Amino acid sequence: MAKKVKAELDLTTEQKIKEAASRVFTKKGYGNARTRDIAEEAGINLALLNYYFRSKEKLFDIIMAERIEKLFGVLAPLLYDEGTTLEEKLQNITDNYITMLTEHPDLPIFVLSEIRNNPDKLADRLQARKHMTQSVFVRQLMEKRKDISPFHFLMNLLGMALFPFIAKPVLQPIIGSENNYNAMMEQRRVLIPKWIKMMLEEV
Amino acid sequence: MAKKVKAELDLTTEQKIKEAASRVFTKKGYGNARTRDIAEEAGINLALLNYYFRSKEKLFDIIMAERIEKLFGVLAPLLYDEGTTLEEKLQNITDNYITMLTEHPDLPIFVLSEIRNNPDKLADRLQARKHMTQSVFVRQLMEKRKDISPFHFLMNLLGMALFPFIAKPVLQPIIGSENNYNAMMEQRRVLIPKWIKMMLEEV
DNA sequence: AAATTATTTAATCAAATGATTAATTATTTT
DNA sequence: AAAATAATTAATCATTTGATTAAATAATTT
Repeated sequence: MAKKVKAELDLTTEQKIKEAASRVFTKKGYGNARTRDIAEEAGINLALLNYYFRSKEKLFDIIMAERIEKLFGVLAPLLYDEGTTLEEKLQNITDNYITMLTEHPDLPIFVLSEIRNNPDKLADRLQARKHMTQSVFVRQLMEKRKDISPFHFLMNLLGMALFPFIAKPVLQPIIGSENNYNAMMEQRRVLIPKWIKMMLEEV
Repeated sequence: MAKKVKAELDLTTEQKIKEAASRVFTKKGYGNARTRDIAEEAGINLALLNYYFRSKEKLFDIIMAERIEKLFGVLAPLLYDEGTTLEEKLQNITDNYITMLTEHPDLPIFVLSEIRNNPDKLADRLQARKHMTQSVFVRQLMEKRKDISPFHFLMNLLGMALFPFIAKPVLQPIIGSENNYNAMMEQRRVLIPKWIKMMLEEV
């Protein structure tokens, strides 16, 4: 294997293809993405894509694994932290989730629509079962509020954080500039943990 | 135009194609749907699809308009009802939204991912601007809680109602049977309006 | 430097796919 | 019933698209 000696800043061909594939797949989805789009985006010959990754599907599988890791990788450790209180976790999870979504706003719709196309293949990868049944966070939720399933609060937290991002193409033009929208997300960083705390109090 | 005289229960060919197209497009998305899939699903010859609708894209546009109407048609009138209080609206909106989503669980991801593929063409259709700026509901939210943008509460309501449905492929296997999942949604019908009410109270 | 191996390209293939055509059957109008 | 119009079908076309091939170039090893 003859690894090219490239200038530090240059990416290897393999990396260029992966990054182009990540952009194109995320933006258009598997079915709407053309291998020619990816090759052009990467600035390489189409045949190279197959030379390095054998097929569109194999390339996609690699990209998808990385994107899912991006979507949940930051979150998972927070859920299992024994050293933080429930309140701290609410703040940390909200914070990290909104940060990640701000950096990768098109990730949720991409992952969700690919799961729709291939539930069996992808749904497992998220390890949602483990997080739901074994995480410290869920345990703490149950201790705090015994009469309501912790799933509800988890859904609320994720739903409130996620919604503005998946609805962004619809809402952004109404709310105004990109900056305006981001300002609203900054408010939600503070508000969402407060709201969840309110829900957790007995009535 | 010679409309066929069919038995009452039979659908016209045009209707059969539309219903098949609705199923196939919603399940797979525009890019992954094949006109042959639609023809087979409708039990008709492929050429008939073009005979009635000229092209895949024109057929899609018709289906999409109907699906968007389904997604927001029930909601819009509730937002403008002068005869209900804010509390009643919270209950009505949640109730109707969850009912609609239960009947059409794959609708949100379909609409959102098509908007991603074609924001300019689709985002306007939802008339979100009008609902956000002129609805009685938003006005009532502003009167109740002057220090927080009504957008936040709208996002929270929709996010909390929507999330369980878009995450269903991931969460359903964990929570258990379809019945279990539906039971949880029934709980949320009652809980979500309560939670929003709590958020609306001054701290 | 020669030989070997790795990388890259242009050209091409084969299958999939949206769309059309020309002929056939069914329905409606005259 | 004959003529005209509408609906339906099988066959086919033209493009698109994922993938391959054979040849050329670049890098590495001997």
